[in-house]
Amino acid sequence: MSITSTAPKCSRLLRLLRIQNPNCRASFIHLATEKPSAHRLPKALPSSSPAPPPPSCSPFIAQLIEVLKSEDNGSSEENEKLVEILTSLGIHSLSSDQLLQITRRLPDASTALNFLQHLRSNSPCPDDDSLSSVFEAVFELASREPNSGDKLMELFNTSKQLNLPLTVCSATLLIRCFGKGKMVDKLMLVFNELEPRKRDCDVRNVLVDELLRNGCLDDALQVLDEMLQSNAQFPANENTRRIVFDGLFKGHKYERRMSEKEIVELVSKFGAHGLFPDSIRLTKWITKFCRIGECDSAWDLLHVMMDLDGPLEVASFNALLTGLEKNGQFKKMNLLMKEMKDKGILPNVVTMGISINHLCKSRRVDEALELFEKMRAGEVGVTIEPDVIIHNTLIDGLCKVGRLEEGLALMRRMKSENNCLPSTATYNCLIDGFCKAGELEKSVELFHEMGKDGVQPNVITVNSLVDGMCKHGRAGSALEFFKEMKEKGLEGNAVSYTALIGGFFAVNKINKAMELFDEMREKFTPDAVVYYTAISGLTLAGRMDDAYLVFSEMRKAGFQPDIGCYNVMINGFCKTNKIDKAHEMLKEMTRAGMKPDNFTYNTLISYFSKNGDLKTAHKMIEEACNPDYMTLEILTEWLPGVGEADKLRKFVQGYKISDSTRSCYPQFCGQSDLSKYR
DNA sequence: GTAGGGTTAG
Repeated sequence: MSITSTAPKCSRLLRLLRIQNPNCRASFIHLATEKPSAHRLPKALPSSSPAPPPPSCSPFIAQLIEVLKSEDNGSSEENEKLVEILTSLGIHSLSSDQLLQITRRLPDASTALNFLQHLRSNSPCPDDDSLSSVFEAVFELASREPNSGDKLMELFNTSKQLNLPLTVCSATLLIRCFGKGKMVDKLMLVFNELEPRKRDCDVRNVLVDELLRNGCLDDALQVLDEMLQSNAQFPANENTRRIVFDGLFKGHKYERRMSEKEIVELVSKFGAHGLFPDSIRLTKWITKFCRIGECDSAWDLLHVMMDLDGPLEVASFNALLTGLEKNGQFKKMNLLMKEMKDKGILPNVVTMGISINHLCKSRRVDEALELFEKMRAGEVGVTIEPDVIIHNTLIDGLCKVGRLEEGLALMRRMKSENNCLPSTATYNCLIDGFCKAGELEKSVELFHEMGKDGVQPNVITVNSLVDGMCKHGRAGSALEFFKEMKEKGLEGNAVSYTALIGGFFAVNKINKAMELFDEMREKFTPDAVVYYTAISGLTLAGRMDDAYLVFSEMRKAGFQPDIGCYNVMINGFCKTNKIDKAHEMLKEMTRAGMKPDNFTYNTLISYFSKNGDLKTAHKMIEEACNPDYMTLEILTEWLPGVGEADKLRKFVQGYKISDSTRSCYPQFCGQSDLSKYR
């Protein structure tokens, strides 16, 4: 697009003069009285949209368009004539806003640019402000044309060459368009080109918005930093708040991750200007922070809000309480509860749910029950009716500590009070509780009761019952029940199969277990637990070749065996005197970055001791740094020569296997008999 | 599209 010397061909000028009539002036007045926008918004449109037809043209505009459109390289004489006409029309006395309005009505950017050229190449030339306004309309028109990005860039350079300062609207439009067109490196360029006094809040907001959308976090933060200073000339406003807090949560892909600390810092700076994230945004942040283990930042965030008296609702506190509970920060939970109270924020049913759940999971069921009664009686600052979740939490808590009858009674109370009926989960808690206690009949009874109540069982109901039967030696009944449910349309899942497979292994029906394992593989993608169940079942049955096959398959399926799995294999190979294979496993697990633990060493120590290879056994003992109860028992049993047996026994009495060790090898730990090692 | 407890199974 050239701006040089395109003087109009004036073949039609005479016609223009001829058709000119006094109404033209009136049209001008009409134009000029169009509502002058105190705050004009650029009307950038996607370049794909067709140029809108010019608004109902006044005769003057129609004529102007005609002249400008029909031009090509004409003589300067013709040009002068046009200028003469423009002058006679009073165009040089128009305000910049009026010029803008006129230019907007031209059909395209190129025509408008020619208009601009005419205006500036003749005297008297409108002042820079007026020309800038005309250029603003040129930008607007270009933004609606195809390939607007490149065109705008070209026009931007042109305006620089002409030394025409950008208007705020031009800059805003350019920033928007370059942002949409992903011309990231142009955003700051435009902003910096704008005179400092014109870099107002609105243009900054658009800039920040586009920078964030385009991932330029650091540039955005730098612009924001200026707006958030206490003496900022153009301080952040409500729009800035919305753009930034929405933008940051949408998770545009930034050039780098914004740390939680930075977010807290930003919220704090906004807060100093009385601008805060809304309660929902805040709560989402707190939840997110807690989920990624950034509880401390979540805490800081909420406290920044509290310190600056930002708007706060109970949900944000609930989110943080949940995070603290999951991270075991119970003291902070209490502190936060107290702060809530001081701030006058009342707990709701969710807050109570968190507290009751916490107490139940800590097995402090009596305190949970006490709180339950308190909330109903309005002794927590407000009366709160417990909902089904709170009931379920309590019932589960009671069942988990073996207070099955009390759990059952609470369920009966729900039914009789009739305002909060038992759900599937309610029955599931009870059924699982009775199953684990071996009261299978009671569980089945409850299962029928839920049917009568019209409460639908789900896969968890089925799995609790199947698992209960399997764990109590009734794998056959479990399978029957499982099939029956399937016929009724309640399909099991991999968990059901895991229970059944384990159940059949436990009653030594190895083939049936493996048959189910194969059946399961056809329907579901096996997970690590079901592989582990099959591996340990086959190992206990002494079928190490099969166990190794499943072990290999598990690895092929992409599961990295954990140390427990390796230990089972090593143990199985030792038991079947395949020490080479055991060594192979040991090497492999070390290669995979796992250190042999007590269980591994105990297995090996036991093997070598039993086989009279005391030298290797010694080596193992030295390598194992933390002898535990089991190590000492093995030593006592097999190596009386290592130390004095009595001394050892005394030492042993002070030992307990840690919970974590126990949970790693449920089928081997928690018992002190050595049979498993032999 | 409106957060926050959450319940239960290997």
